[in-house]
Amino acid sequence: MPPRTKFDRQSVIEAALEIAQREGISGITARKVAGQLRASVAPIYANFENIDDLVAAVVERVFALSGELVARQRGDDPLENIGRASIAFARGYPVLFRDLVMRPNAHMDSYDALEDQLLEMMAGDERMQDWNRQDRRRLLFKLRAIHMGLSTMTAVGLVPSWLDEDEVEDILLEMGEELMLAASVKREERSK
Amino acid sequence: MPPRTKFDRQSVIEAALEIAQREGISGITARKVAGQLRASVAPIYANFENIDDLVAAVVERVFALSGELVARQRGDDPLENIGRASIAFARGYPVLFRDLVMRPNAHMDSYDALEDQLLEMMAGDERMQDWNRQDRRRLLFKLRAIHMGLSTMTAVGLVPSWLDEDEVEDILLEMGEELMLAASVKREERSK
DNA sequence: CTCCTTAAATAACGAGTGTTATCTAAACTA
DNA sequence: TAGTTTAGATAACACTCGTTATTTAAGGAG
Repeated sequence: MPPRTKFDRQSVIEAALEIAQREGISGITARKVAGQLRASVAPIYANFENIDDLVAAVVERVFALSGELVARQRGDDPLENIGRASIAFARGYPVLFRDLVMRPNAHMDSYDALEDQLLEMMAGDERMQDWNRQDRRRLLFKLRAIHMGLSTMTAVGLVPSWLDEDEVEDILLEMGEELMLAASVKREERSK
Repeated sequence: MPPRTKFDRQSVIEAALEIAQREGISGITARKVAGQLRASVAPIYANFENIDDLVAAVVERVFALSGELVARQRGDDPLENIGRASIAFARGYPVLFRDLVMRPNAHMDSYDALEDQLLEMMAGDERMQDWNRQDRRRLLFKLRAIHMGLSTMTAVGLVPSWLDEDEVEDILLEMGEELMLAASVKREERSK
């Protein structure tokens, strides 16, 4: 029988994730992961085909973390939950946020399906009863831009010192409501 | 006398910039720059102390390009000009935008001085006559978040196909105006 | 106790990195 | 024309990278 296994797939992923959080995805190298594990590179190649394979597993893990952050939100509004989770992710994993969110990647394609769901949901909102689909889509894009902007500024450290961490999320909601308010005012103007 | 100089400081910077536009700042290597120049690595080390020195010069050049983009805007409103230039930069140099803007860097510190100027300018706006400095600062932050969000989405390729390039800039202005509108409506409500 | 299996360690490979000592030859002066 | 200066080319160095052939030794089976 062989000696007992000390390093399984999961422990290698965790070690690589540690490095990715500090140095970014491209900071993952066989020797650095081995060092983090306090082992040689052997356990890495025992559990993964090659380094790209490990990196893919780490990326998958990160998106799972991000998904957990969304699921953990307890608000009624899915849009609000996504926005809050996004900012929380940017705050907790700024390096990974830059590496994965601010970069064209396959996971973003799945947004198209999500967009349809969100548009359906918006159609049910009483404040948007008489809006057409194009109006809702345009608002959704604006909301997305806001949440991307606040998340990015959070990840990059551009949130000014006079703003508390939690206040950033307040501003996210505040801006969303202000856009809704402006839209309804404009509608009234137009129907006059 | 020596043979005539074929590669000056500027030509090396331009070659490195070409590579940075395609592969990002970290794509700049001595041999790749030499290949772009159709030369050896010698001219690089004749003009620069080391590679970091060259990279610093390239970064400086990129921020100069970004500054030119702002200066080229012909609108009355400085905020609008900055926003439009930022989106134009994100569209023209998406890789560099990710490498330099979406990353903590020294150039961002100079924003503090700019912020003061912008707040002064906003104080002159008739629509904000009765606002206090904190109100203006909060609005400025929101406008900045919007412009960061739209620029980021542009650089990352998250602008949906139903939105024209120019329309992104339209939305930038539209959102700014909607925030102003909402703010004035809220003020009226409060003073009632 | 001996032997077998195999997880982990080691060390080497080729490729790519920054950097530099050395060489080549261009383009002037005398 | 011969000599001098020096820009640019070349090739080597030490390093890191991914990857793998080989070795070591743990931990049970007989």
